[in-house]
Amino acid sequence: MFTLSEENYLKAIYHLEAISGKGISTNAIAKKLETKASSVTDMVKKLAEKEVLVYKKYQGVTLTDSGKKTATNVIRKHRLWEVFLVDKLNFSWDEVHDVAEQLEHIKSPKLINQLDDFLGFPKTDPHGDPIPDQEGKFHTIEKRLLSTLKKGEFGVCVGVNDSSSEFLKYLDKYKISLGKKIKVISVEPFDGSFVIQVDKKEMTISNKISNNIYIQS
Amino acid sequence: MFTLSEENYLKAIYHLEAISGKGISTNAIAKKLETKASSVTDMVKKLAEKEVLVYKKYQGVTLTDSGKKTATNVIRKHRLWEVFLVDKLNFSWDEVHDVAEQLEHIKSPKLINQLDDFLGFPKTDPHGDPIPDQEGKFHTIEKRLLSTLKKGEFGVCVGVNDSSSEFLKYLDKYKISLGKKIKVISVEPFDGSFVIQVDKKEMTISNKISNNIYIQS
DNA sequence: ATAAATTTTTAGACAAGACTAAAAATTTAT
DNA sequence: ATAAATTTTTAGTCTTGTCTAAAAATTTAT
Repeated sequence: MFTLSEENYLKAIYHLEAISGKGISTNAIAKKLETKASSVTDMVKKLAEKEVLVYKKYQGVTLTDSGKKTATNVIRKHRLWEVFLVDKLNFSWDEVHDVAEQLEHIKSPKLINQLDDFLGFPKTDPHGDPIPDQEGKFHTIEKRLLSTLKKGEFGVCVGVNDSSSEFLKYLDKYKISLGKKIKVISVEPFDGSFVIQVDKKEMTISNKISNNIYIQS
Repeated sequence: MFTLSEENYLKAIYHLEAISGKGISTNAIAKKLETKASSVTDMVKKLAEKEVLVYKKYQGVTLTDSGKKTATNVIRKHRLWEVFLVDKLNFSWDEVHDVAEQLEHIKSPKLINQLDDFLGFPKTDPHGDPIPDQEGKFHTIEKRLLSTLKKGEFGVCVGVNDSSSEFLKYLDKYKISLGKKIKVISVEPFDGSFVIQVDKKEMTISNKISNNIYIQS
């Protein structure tokens, strides 16, 4: 069994591996967890003892299969709780993160499976991120960034890349939410901004915004 | 804000005060929390600093209003989660305690109020214990042992402490069942036995019996 | 290739919360 | 009232997870 801290380390390393692929540096982990590299070294040694990751001095860490399974299990819990908060308790999608961050550490296999059932076995969380199954397998979705669309193409919003509350509030303000159909009217070559159509209304979004919205065609 | 440990101490002391009334000894707390009296002394000093309880060496502790409020808030959360587990996730009433013990420490005022709403503002948990409001007020009277009643007082039988078949047969024999009104006619100081009135008939019960019947006034 | 800058690890310390063993205070028994 | 038993506190230690400061290894720049 893992402590709250250990679970957070495993989750952070899992997310970092998903991006960079290579061995994850103690510094990268420290930044992600807002702690110090020296603390990371200590924890990483402990986790290596437990065989959830491989650690070689000065060369970063890599999760073992056992470590990945533990990490995806925490992610599964986090995302299921997010669905619960939004679907059942009327939280908005920018309010759920901190609470889910606590709930993901509750230990009870029965609880999480019953919750999954109660929620109707959702495939994605309120941000469009996929929910892994008990084995840690992701039902992969071919989502793309809105910015990859060309003039005249369209897609359905299925998630976001940045889940900061500022960004989510921006989306709320402009009524862009999961399931909304987004059509690209034109792309400005100079700054990469997009003119898009949502709910029959046209609006302009910056390149940065288009790089943080996932769509599926 | 309180740590998980601090919350557990406050909750334990609250429950002990509800029974004994007087200042609670470190030993009693230690037994309840399955820890050592020396650990309790340490924690109690810390909690006294935070002004949630009053502590005088060798004389036990008493919760302040602030301490009581914190304790009842944890109890509120515990009982609401129990209702959730039984009503929504199909747990049976004897499976919920350990999970609720974890969930009660989740910090989010919004979460607990939305949950209360979602559950339809239940008044009691699956064991029949009352759920306090945000202010820590109990709207129903908490169940007490019959032995806590004084001469002339009365209550309605709402449960048992011992559910052995011997005890339940005893109750059957003397026609004491859930919902029966029990009035205390007198208490014998020598052995703590009670003369009670049930269905207009008087009878004598031992102290042991009176310690295993729950009543509510 | 060597110096400078950066990253990572080690060493030592600290806070929270618990424990053991022993001392001090209190209660019970003779 | 004094001794014995019990309860409570103190003192010192341990573990977990963190930190700072300094040393060691690695990478970058001249």
